[in-house]
Amino acid sequence: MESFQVGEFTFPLDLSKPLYEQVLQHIRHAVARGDVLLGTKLPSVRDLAQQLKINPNTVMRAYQELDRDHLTETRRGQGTFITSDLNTVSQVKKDLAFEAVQAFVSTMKQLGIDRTTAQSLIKEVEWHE
Amino acid sequence: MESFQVGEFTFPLDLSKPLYEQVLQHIRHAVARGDVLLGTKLPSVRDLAQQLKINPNTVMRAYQELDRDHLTETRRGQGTFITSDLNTVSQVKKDLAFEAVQAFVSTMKQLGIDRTTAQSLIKEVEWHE
DNA sequence: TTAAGTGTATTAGGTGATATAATACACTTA
DNA sequence: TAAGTGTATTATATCACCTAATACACTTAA
Repeated sequence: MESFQVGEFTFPLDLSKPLYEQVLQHIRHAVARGDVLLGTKLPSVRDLAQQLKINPNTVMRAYQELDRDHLTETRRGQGTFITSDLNTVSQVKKDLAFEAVQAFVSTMKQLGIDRTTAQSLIKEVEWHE
Repeated sequence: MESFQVGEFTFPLDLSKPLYEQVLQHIRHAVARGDVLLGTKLPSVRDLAQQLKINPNTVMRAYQELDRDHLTETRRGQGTFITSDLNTVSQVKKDLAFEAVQAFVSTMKQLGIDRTTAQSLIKEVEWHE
């Protein structure tokens, strides 16, 4: 699991998942968490690709998906910027959280574990933030 | 999402994930949930393949992985049987649950959501069992 | 006007996971 | 012996992902 420091971002990349998805998810989560100032300019496609030692097309794919979610805004010739709309950010955060909860609950049900037990399982986990 | 009824099992299969993984997971969860009698004989490789309209090799791959987890026991010339060891079953169930909890907590942390909030999100979800 | 830095598009190729197909072999049971 | 099991092998096809190389369009600042 190689890790890359790029500006304020730390990208842990491995081969267990698609690279574009990891880049995408890392930026998305950083924004949702509020770790990035709204309006911030992301590294250029070529720049990030070079630093992560991956292909520019792969970075572009991640950026385009961020754009589709309106989490970023791309200005041709200028770069790709984090949205300045706080509502969008908090909505995305809600969506991601909801998605995760759904997946978790679904698995618990498949295993025949009830809500109360699931809750207590979570209590047993260390939760350093 | 096509669904196949095979004996006591209902297999919902789609193309979003590998077929062998879906077969594997479905049986694993059914056993963990206690839906299947211990010692039960699974459908033969050829039989299940035909009913699910997939290749025998794909079914075999699923069965072999179940064997590796000791959730099933294969007797050459006889078939593949659910283990009769209750301890193994409950251990697998614990492992799967733990895995799911870890994934959930990890995502929540990545999103900057604290334990209390996460717990309350789960409370908001319908939980028919 | 020009040069450098941006995103974007296109075409080509490589790799690995997944699934299929066809066939053969080995074991168990009736 | 025959039918039903798991197992192994080889070949083929497809798809997602990634890379490579190149060209184009736009923006900004020198």
